[in-house]
Amino acid sequence: MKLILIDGNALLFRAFYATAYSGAMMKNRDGVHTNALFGFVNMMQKIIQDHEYTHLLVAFDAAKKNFRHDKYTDYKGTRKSAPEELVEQFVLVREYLQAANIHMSEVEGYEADDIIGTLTKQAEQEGFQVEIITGDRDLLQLVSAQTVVRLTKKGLSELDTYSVGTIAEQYQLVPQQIIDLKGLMGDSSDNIPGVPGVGEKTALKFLHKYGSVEALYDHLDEIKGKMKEKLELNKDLAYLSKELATIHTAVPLTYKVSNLIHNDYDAQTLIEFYQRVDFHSFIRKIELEQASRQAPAPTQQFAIDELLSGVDQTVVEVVVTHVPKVLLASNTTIYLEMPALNYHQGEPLGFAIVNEKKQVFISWSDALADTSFCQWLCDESQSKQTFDAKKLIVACKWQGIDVAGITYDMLLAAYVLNPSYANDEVGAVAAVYHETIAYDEHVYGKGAKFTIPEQIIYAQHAIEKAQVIHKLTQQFIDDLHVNEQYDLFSTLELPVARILAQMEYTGIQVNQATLSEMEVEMNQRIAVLETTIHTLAGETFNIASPKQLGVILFEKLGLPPVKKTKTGYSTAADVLDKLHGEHAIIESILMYRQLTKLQSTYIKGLAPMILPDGRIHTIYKQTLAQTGRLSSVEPNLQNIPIRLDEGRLIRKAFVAQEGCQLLAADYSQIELRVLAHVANVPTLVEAFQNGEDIHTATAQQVFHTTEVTSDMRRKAKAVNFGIIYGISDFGLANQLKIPRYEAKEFIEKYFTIFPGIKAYMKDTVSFGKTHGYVQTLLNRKRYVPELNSRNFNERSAGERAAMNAPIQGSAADIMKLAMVAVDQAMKAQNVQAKILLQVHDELIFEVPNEEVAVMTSLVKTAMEKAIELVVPLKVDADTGINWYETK
DNA sequence: GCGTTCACG
DNA sequence: ACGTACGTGAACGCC
Repeated sequence: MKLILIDGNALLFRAFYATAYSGAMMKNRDGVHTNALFGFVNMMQKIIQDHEYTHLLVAFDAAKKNFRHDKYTDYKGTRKSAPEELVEQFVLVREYLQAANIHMSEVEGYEADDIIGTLTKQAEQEGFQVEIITGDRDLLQLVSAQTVVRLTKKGLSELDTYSVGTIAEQYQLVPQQIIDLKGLMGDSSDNIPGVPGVGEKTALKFLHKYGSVEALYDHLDEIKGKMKEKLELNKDLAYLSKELATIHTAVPLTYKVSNLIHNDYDAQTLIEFYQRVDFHSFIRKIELEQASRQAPAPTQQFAIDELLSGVDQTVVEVVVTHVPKVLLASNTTIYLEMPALNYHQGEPLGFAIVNEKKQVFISWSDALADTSFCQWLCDESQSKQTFDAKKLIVACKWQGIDVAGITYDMLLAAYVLNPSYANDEVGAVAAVYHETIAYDEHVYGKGAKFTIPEQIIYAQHAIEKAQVIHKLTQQFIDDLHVNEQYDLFSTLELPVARILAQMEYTGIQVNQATLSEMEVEMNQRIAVLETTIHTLAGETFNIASPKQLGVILFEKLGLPPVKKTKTGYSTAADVLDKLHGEHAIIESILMYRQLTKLQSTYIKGLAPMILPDGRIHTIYKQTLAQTGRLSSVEPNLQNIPIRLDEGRLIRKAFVAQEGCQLLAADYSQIELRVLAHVANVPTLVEAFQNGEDIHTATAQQVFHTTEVTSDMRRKAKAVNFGIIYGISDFGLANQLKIPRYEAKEFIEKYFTIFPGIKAYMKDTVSFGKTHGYVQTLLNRKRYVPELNSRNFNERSAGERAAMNAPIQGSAADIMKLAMVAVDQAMKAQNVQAKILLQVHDELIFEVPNEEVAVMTSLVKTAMEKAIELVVPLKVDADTGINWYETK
């Protein structure tokens, strides 16, 4: 007989946080959140399927406070109260368990742990094997010869099993000593205090020597120094902590273990429940189960095949050395299995290729050797579906294969539907449509534990991913149409992905020697500053440590601390600026910061990113920014210094290849032009049409003068930016270093002069509140659930994001339109020039000398005509032999 | 792994 | 009474 005991609270919390998409959390049609319930049901099904058992119960904490609160008023004090989105799911989980005919229990005054403890002891006496499933390590104390504890891992679907043996191995303790361990080291998540200054290492040392908290205090005289003081001082706390950590095994229960026998569910009841919460995939599962119960599964045929061939069928079926003809057709799904994050010059493992008729995996080398497959890959007329087309295209380009004919990319589709859905993990995106498959992390592990398993494991994983991509294609496409976003997906994002693939593959040439020279000079200057700073401080310390620097500035030198962070004094640049006149050390620190930043991030950081072709190949993230912008990683080429002269010199290292020039073309004031357009502000529109300086024009209006001083322009510029960011008086005051009331007056003045902007901002926020999202000129949506938050800060942040997203996002749309237009024009003109980089409002090209004139005008025109607004778009273009010279 | 700082648009 | 400007990525210190 085997009893499974499940810690319902722990599992529900896990399920919630593992699947909580901040942007658009799973809800049923009544708007009730169901993500935690979904995860929970999934886990329960796994448990029921995979475990052999006879008895089953799920325990919950009672809603009210329990005896531990009486003992220690801060008990679980640090634990934030559960978010409302989770609280509303507690009720649903209980309803689910009832519908699924699973026993549950909660007892007033006790936690789930105590119920589990009590039942474990009783079951052990009656000769049961017991298995406890939880996320809480506290329960390890219940492990015995008859009882194991299975802890959820991060990924939720995997469990770690703890027996007496594994606890001995990991801690060299017996299970009962887990209580002593918690007593000494505490547990911050339950707010069990423990002895301050004693962590896991120290606690284990004591327990190995003395065995228990009590025995440790019996031998206190053997301990020396500070530790002895700490232990003496906190003796009561240690004993109390031990008591809090102890699970009670005598909870008064109204039922017996033998009552907990697990019975089958009633299909109709469970289906009705699933319908209420919109879990359609589970309904299908039940229907399948019911059907297979009536007609036993056809296992016979498989067994015979296996017997005849004498080998494992699945291996032969799945991994092939030539792609079957039936797959080399249109509407086939192809997935590149490549677990490395950086796909430049790396070796992928292979492809999973799937359609209705067949599903196979082929290794990378076999695939490259299969000529008919390679031809199919490059055949534009053979339409292909995939996930992350850009990665597929770039990885193949490095092998000289030009993949063509990709008509669908599940990653991009998810991003267009809702930027918060997109995730590099196929399983995470599929989960949006309630499909559950393994994550890469489960197959490969992560961090230091990353390993490539045997081929059959990852082959099946890749096929599983390809199958789910294939299966969901139509659903995603339907949803894109419903949202009127299919155009955005197919004529903008997908073409942009192809262009980005070419840009990433091309890379930009970087001169290693230039970087090396800068490094030498920089080292000398940093060394001098370091000496100066240490001399002024009167001691040596790590200037790069905000903690140590804080002590020097605000304690030793007695400077006034302006701002604090969560962890101590703030030493950020704006704080140091305020202390500028107070001490000579400040200037040196600011310069030191500036130079070490350049040295570590841009000089030493960039050099190793130069590949053997002498070029740096970034990777653009097309599905990350919530506004529609791109981002750039490994390295980030969108934040190469420009504002300060010192840093700007880095750009000299980015060069055009022999016989070429770099051409940089950037939009002038694109976000303000978008604002003038969408808010329809006559004065701003006019200013743009007349080619005026927009900040000066703003200042003329706001200060009601034609004589605009540079200070007036500076302030007008700050307000203009503030408007784009979703203005607040606090933010503007901070930016302009003026009092808050002044900032407030200033904003009010601005809104009186531009009532259209005020109205636009108000309308945008209220649209967001009613629809749940705001959108750009091209129907890109950003969901802003924070708009309805009851928390002021969250709501305010949501309002600012809602005001900003249509502006930043429309500008991003326009840039993407421009990229497609420029690419088309370049193809039409058959030029050799290449697009290299995109920096939000700027495109960088590498242009053969003889094409400079034609490219300059082609690019300017394509960008300026990318879209027609009520204001003209203006593009400034410049050329040079390196990036620094293009100004 | 998280927090702080700072680079860009 | 609350306490922020919008969107990103990388390096570093610290635990």
